[in-house]
Amino acid sequence: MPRAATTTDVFNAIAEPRRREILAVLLGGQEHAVGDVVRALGLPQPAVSKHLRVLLEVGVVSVTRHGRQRLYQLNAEVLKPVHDWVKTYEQYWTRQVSHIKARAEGKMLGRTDRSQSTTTEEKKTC
Amino acid sequence: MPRAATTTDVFNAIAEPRRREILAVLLGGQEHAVGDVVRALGLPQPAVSKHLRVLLEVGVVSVTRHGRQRLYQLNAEVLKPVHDWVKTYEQYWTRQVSHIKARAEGKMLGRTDRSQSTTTEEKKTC
DNA sequence: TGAACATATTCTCATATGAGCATATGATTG
DNA sequence: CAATCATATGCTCATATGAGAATATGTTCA
Repeated sequence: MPRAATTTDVFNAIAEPRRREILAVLLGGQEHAVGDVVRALGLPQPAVSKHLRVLLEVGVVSVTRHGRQRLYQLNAEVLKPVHDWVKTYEQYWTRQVSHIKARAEGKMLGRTDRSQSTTTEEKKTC
Repeated sequence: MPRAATTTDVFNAIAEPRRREILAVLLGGQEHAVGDVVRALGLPQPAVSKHLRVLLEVGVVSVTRHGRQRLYQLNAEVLKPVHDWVKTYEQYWTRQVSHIKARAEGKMLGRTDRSQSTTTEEKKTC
C-alpha cells in the first residue's frame, strides 16, 4: 500500500509545507479569494487551487461562492486533533524533562555510546 | 516532484498513523526495545523497524544499543515545531472564536501577515 | 564454532502524489 | 453573443512510499 492519501486526515494534509503556507494566509478568519492566496504566495494558480481542494476535503477550510470568485475561509477546529495529539507530548520537552524521565526510568543503564545515527542532517520545519 | 519524503520533517513523519502509534508506545520517556513495540502493536517486526528508522532520521526518537537489542526512546522536543505551529490556530476554535475573529477583522483589513506568536501565552495543563 | 535470538535491510509492487502545462467550467460585462 | 476574468480540472512524469516476504547483520550463549 502506498502512502495514505493527503486527504485521509488532517495530519496528512498539513504535512505539505505549501498547504501550511496557505493556511497561514487564511489565518485571521477572513475570507480570501484564491487570487489573494496566489498573489500572497506567488504560486501558480492551479497549484493553489489543488492545495485548497485537499484542505477543503479534509475540512480545514470552507468555501463560499461570491460572484466569479470563491472565498475560502479557515475552519480551524479541524486542527484540534493535531493539537490534542501533540499536547500529550508537550510535558516531555518542557522543563524538568530530564527529571521526569529520570524518575520514570528509575535507573541508569550503563551503555556504550555509539551514536551511529545514520544521517545527521538537519531537517527544517516549515 | 512527488510528495516530500517522510523523513523531510516532523510533519511528514507523523502523518503516518502507525508512526504515531509507535510514538504512543514510547511515551513515558522509557526506553523500549523494538520487540516491545512489535508486541505492543502487533505489527510485523520489519514494519516497526522501518517506521522507527523514519522517526530516527527525523530525530523524534533516539536509539541505543543494549546487547542484541536496540532501545528506542522518545525525543519529544522535536515535536515542538508541530505544537508551535498548531498553537497559532488554537484561538480560532476555542470559545469566543467569533468574538476574537471579529476583533481581529476589525483591526486589520486587508493584509494577512504571518505570524508571530499570540502575545497572550496561556499555560494551562491539559 | 554454531544455533538461537533481535533487529535491520533489500526487493517487488500498487498507488498517490506535486509540479508544470493546457484546457475546461462559470460568472460578469460590453 | 463574445470577450474577459476567476477557478477548477485534466494530463504526463518522476518519485517516494508502505506492505509483504525473504534475507542479511549482529549479538549472546551452549
